[in-house]
Amino acid sequence: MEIPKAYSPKEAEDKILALWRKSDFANPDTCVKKGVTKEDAKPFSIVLPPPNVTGTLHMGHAAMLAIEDILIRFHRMQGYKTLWLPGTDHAAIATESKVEQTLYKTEGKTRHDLGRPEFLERVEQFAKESHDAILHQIKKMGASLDWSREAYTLDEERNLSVRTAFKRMHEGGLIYRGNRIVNWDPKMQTTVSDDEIEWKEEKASFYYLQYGPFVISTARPETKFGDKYVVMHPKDKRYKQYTHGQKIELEWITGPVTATVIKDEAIDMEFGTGVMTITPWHDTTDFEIAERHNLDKEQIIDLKGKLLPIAKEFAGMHITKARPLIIQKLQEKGLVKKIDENYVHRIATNSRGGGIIEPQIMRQWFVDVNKPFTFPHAGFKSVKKGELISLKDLMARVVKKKEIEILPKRFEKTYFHWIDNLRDWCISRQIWFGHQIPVWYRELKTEKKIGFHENVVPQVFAGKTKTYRLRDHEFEIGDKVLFENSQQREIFGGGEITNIQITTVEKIDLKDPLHGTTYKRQDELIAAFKRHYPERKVTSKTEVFVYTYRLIAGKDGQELFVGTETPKGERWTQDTDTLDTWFSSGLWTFSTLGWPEKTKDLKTFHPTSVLETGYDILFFWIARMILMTTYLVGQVPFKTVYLHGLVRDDKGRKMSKSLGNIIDPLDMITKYGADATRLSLIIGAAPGNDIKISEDKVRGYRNFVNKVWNISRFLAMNTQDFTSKRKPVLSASDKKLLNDFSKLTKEVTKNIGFFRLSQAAETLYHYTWHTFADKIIEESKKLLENQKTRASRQYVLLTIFADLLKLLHPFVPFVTEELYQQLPVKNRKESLMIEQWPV
RNA sequence: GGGCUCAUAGUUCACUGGUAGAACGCUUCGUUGACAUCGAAGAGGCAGUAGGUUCGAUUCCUACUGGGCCCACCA
Repeated sequence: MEIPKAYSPKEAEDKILALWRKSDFANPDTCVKKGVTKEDAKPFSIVLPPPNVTGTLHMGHAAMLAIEDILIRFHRMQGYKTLWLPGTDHAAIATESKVEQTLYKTEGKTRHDLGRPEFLERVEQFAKESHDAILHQIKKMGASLDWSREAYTLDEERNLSVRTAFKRMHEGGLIYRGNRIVNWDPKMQTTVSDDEIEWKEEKASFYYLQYGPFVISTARPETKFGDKYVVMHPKDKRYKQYTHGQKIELEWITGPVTATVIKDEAIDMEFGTGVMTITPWHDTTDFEIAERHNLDKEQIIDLKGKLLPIAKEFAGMHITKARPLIIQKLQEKGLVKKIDENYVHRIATNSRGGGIIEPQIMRQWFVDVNKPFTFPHAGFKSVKKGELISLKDLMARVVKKKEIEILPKRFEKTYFHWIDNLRDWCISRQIWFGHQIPVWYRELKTEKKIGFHENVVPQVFAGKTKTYRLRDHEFEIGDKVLFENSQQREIFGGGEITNIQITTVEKIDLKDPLHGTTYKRQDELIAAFKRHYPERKVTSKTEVFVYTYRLIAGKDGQELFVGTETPKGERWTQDTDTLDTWFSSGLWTFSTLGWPEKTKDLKTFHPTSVLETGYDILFFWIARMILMTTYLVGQVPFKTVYLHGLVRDDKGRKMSKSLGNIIDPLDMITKYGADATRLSLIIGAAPGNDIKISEDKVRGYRNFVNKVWNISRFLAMNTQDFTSKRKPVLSASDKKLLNDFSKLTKEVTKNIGFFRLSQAAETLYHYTWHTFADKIIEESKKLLENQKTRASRQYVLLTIFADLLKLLHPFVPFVTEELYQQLPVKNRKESLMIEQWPV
């Protein structure tokens, strides 16, 4: 048979893809069934970071697919029970935003014009088409994923996982509904998480305003209407004549106000005049100051960005329009002291295609990351069952104790730093596309009390009187106490508690939630308590009470139900909000394996072996997976995190439409083949470092692939007469070649094992081209002419090449498979991908 | 403001406590039977600057300079 002079990836790749699809060795069950993998083989599993259904495959995806496929093929060939599980992400806010934009452009309609059901239908339609396109692209890369297990964050099974997760975290008191300051996007009309905010710098005017005896400064005068607190640092000598709580009458934007002096250490004395007024409703720092001092909070701007009646004559105006008018008025009143025109203002924008963020205090659902809870799972290395720990500490601990290894190591620092700054995670969104929050409400018709939520929380009260104080509230044992929502949260760490029953320790089971131990005596409990709350003063006279609290009804006289299915009974309506897309992504390693069912897959493949992704989603995704998985499953989601860099153009710039420097992986595959595309993303890429890529680079590796092809061609032409029946007597130099190759094998194996894929690929590249082709084959030309040395040399060439194909296979699966199928080896298997890795 | 990271050949990047490596590019020559998607030979680096540790530093440490990235509530 005539072998073409050059390798043609186009023809070969489709043929090989068909072969792989048919043989189905990406499915570990098939491998076991066909005797490729032992039933009790060690598992090796990776879940594919699910690409967004909105997108098309870009070079970043291609790099991810190449890296993971190498790891997967390598382990499969080594005999592991190997699973690489594919799926896609609905990417709630990004997808919805995209569809909304298209809808507006083509039909001039908003989602509200269509209504929820019809709008969602459109989104699903779009997602479906996009999904098919991206799947096609993934397959083209040669990714040996097990498509029989494909998952989608929004399919029925994942939906159940999400609802179950929500329910369990709520039961555990780690999900609560509360009024807190959140990032509100007035354009998309939804909240946005802290991590999805993109800060942009903008030149703005900076105003110095006379506020009674003080000069305050602001870039946002439109928020200043409600300012009735003036804050300064307690140690600021310039203002020592003012005392905390002092009232000052002054003239302000729309008339006289009474200002109250507040001393707080959050103030930077160096900045401006060292005095500021606060707007707790629309600024995070201000909110926290107000919380500390129990100050009033007042909304100034509505959810559409318009001023509320508090702004008097400016009410109803959009803030951007009102700003110059407010300044004009202040100028007329002589309250503007100075305007700095060169101020650089940092504005928060919604990175998922939304508008400028306006902080608002809103009632939303949150994950409580600080509340200590009793760890419910046994068999976990770094946390004991019954141990009291917060989600935040849990996340830090599993990495600190090396249950999860992050590569490259430097990202561990970044990870810890992020955790230190972590606040409660707002998980509710007001968009429509996503998992609707599994909470149902209904009005209470009677005062019927419904048990909903029980928990046990230890609390220390000093003193012996029968009345106890909690914050500003007094109550006695057995009292039913109604708390303001924002206050009780700190004490109980979540939930919507309207009714509290206090019981002394003697009256209930003395189960110490600190350690899950039951204490018979109060002093034992106190001792345990002291260990966990060293900052609280506990003396021998302190009484420790454990009280139970029970939610009788939701706050607004509503009954509330949290569960995986619509509750029985009438008049229930489901919460209209949807969950942050990362909530479902956080479950990905186990929701894809069938959780909450106790499936065989879950048992076999979880924790997964490696999580491989770009470092840009360390916080969004990896951190959240660790949070959700440790709590819900009691396992780490993965043992190793391998982070690759971002793919950039040859000048190191991000690829973007506006720069016109996007290299489409599919184009590269069409032009140079998938193998070359893969290699170009592997070689020269150190873990965690950005990868620069250019068409030239891909072209270079196409040449390499062709080189491999021609080596095989040479062998085919020169070994036709070789009979593999008997091993010939080998010359010393031939033995040495085999020995050298064995060293190479060890080196490559070691490097892949340590995730040094670039190193492994380079070594192979170099050996294949400059040793095997340039040296060994060149010298073989003579040896093959000599009948004395011919057989030995043929044997050596074929033996090395057969194994070389195996070593190369994870990196360049197509050409190696194609050549393997042509190779005259004995016992050829159905596919190279199930050949045994050389040792 | 805090943190991380990079600086090595024209370019992109590795390895390494012992007087520097690869790929691409470049130069010259060669090659019509494995491959021009090729081969051989070659040019090209005071390893950002200044110190320190060391018998010895490109490698370890410190400072500086200049890039890049991430985080942060300076109103």
